[in-house]
Amino acid sequence: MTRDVVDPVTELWGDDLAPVARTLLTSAVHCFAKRGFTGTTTRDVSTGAGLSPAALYVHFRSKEDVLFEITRRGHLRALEALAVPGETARPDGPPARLRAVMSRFVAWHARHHVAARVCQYELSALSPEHLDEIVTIRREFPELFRSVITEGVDRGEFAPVDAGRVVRALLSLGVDLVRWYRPDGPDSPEQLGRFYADLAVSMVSAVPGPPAG
Amino acid sequence: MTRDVVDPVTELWGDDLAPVARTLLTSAVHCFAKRGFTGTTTRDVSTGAGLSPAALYVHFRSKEDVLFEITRRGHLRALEALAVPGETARPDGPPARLRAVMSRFVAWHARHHVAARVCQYELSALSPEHLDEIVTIRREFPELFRSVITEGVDRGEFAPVDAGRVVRALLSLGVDLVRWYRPDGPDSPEQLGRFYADLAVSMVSAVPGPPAG
DNA sequence: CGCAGATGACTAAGCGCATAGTCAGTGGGG
DNA sequence: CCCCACTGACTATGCGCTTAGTCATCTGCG
Repeated sequence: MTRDVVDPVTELWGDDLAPVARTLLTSAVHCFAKRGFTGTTTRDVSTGAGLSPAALYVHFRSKEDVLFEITRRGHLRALEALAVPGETARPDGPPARLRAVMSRFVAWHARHHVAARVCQYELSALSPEHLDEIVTIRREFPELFRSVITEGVDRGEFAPVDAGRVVRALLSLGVDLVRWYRPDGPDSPEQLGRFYADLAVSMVSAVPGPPAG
Repeated sequence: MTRDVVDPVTELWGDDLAPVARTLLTSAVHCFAKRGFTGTTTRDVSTGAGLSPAALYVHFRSKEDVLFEITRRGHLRALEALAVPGETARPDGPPARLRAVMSRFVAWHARHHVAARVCQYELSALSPEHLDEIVTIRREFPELFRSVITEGVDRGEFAPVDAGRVVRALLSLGVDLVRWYRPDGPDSPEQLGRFYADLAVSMVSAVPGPPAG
């Protein structure tokens, strides 16, 4: 259980990218996360990767293209983390599935909080076409949560909650931690995932006590 | 129940500011919310207020000073919204107080989602001294939630939850909605406040079912 | 009341600088 | 010896902020 010594950002890139391109993307993630897209210069990104300012344009068409590659690959990786292979059979019921999805969603965002910050907060800097492509990927996340919630409600295992609003709340919890999560804090990504999975279950359970005011 | 026709941003400024200064701040809020602090030019702010580029420097020392005034006044207004006058007596128990605090926190962030976006996402653009001042104000929010939660736990009216983690989750729910809330959506700020107050209560209630995995 | 002088909000113009992106050239591995 | 990833030097543009100056409105004195 030693704390990580490798940069989680480097785990996001695949073999299809040249090593130098991966270094540039990693540098860009850290720059964009710290100063934002518009607050980052192309020199920051290049020199952060140990290269000259012009080297960025060998591998990417523009600064915006760098952001697009980061957000595209980041979103796809996050989706992969939710749809773990060998789980297509859905052996468990809605409560277990809700726990699994929520804890994975939260743990991924905690582990990759730096890259996720870029993926969540810098979307408005994308070109309309690129933004469209990202939004299409993003639609999968509420869809996945919604299917779990509605199944649980339909089978009577969850209280008759408003699925749309609960899904938004669950996504909010996972997304917002990229704003405050720090790896040197008290919780590991997995611990935080388990805690938020508990919260998710309590949110779809019948509440004792007085009716809603 | 007609939808608002006035800009909620204009409600944030007091009489201590010259009318033109208020117009500039309002313009700046919209610019910063849309393009971020670094993505906004001083010209955007001034011309958005119907003034020449230099007019900004008649009322503010710098672009960063504009951001500071926005965040300072925004945070103070949000605090006011939680500590409503005439409630110092605390007549009700922890569940009612939790409902009241959470619903007000959420409703304020929904109504002022544009200004709140600036207050939440642009803090890193502040100077260290200004940031310090804002952070001092910000500490009040978790403090207020924490007192409600611990009182409820101590009196046995809430389940024995981890107050620190629950408080963070509650704040996350309120803060993150500034990222996605739109006034033309299905929920009014008050409706959303009531829904999230229900969620808050369910989060501090004992959960039936299997133990945490 | 009248009017010169002071006041201060606002503007036109622009300075110095940093930015994103370009391109001819270089040098080291295959 | 060629190729191409990479560099140094460059350009056009746009930035935050300053400066010098305009003008409507006050202030006080005769």
